[in-house]
Amino acid sequence: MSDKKQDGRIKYTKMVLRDSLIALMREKPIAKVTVTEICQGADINRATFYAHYADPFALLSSIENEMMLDITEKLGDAFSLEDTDLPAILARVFEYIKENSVVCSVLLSDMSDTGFQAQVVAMLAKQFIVEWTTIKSISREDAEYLYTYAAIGCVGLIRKWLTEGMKKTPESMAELVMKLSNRGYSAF
Amino acid sequence: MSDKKQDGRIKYTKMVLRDSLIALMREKPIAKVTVTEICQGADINRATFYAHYADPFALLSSIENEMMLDITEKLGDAFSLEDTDLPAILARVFEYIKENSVVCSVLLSDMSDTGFQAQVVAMLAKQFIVEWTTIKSISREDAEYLYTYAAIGCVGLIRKWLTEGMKKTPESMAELVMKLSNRGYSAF
DNA sequence: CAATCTAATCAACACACCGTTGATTTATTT
DNA sequence: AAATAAATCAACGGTGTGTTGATTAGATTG
Repeated sequence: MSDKKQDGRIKYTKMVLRDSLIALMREKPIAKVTVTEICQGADINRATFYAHYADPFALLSSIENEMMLDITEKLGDAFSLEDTDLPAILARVFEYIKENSVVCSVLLSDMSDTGFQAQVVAMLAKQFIVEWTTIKSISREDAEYLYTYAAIGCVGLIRKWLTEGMKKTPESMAELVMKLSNRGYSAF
Repeated sequence: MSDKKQDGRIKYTKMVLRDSLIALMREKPIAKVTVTEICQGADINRATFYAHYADPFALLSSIENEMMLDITEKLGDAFSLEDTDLPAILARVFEYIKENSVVCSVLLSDMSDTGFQAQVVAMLAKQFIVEWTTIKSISREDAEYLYTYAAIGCVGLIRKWLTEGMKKTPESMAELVMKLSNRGYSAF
């Protein structure tokens, strides 16, 4: 049981480093954030940073991966329901993002890299594939473009939603995505 | 007339710096590219670089802006046609990107920042707005999400198209975008 | 052509951040 | 209380930065 519960000191160190980086990335892009800065903000020795991460990008990656783990974990319930209800899943995703809006805003902003965005797209694409299953009249090639279009468009809406202060409810956003992906412009 | 025709030396310098950066960005993200590297690849003195650009990001920005100027210029014809034919415009955009696929691949890849992508999205969104004009039954808020979704999804398809070696023709890509944006999944 | 700009080169500078090391202090576990 | 593991600290050589002033090479004009 020695590795299951990480040393409290490690947890603390990782937490403050994480918070410090997120705070910095509200002001400047990851590319211009230095290890020195992160450590100053976290009040952590620079050598300690290197004991855990190779560089700021590695720290960012670990934040992204943690979020993805967390979100797929919390979506596990939705998945296990035999009727995989795409609108419901989307609403859950939007809810999760709203609950973690500070971090998600940063991870999906221009200050970040494309890692988190790509992961969310991949996750959503899977859901669209499940929902739409294969149709005869569509080639595999077209199908891939179809999933891609829907998933990327969806993440685009998430970004717009976040930057505008999440005025619409998660449910109405999920509904909007369903309308757009299913029927596009003709839905209006 | 002294500033209209730039000194040939300046043109040369900017060209080789540009080419060097693009070459480097096929291997590594802009964030990890150094001024020193760019200058080595271009066989240009480092001081000369700083005479023109503040840092590699500034150089990248100028490349992005040049491309956008060029593309909107060449699309000028399509715009001036009174009947703004969205499928035709899209096909022109796809054609342009194919002609400049090396640079566009880089500017739209994960190695780049989001600047070029954002500019293309903005340009396309405008076109969708022109095409769709205002409908009564849709709120201004929903309309913005609609344009955003279509434009971002479109750029997503461009990226996928590029990474897969542009097997489909520009025309068929334009058609695909029209189908997806107008009728979504139900178009298939 | 010669004189005059103007751009590019070169060497050198102080500076900041990097990534690592070895020794020390502090916290956690047994 | 002893053993283990993490964080701290100071210091290191190394690399890239951004700027400067002097020099060389190219472009432009009379």
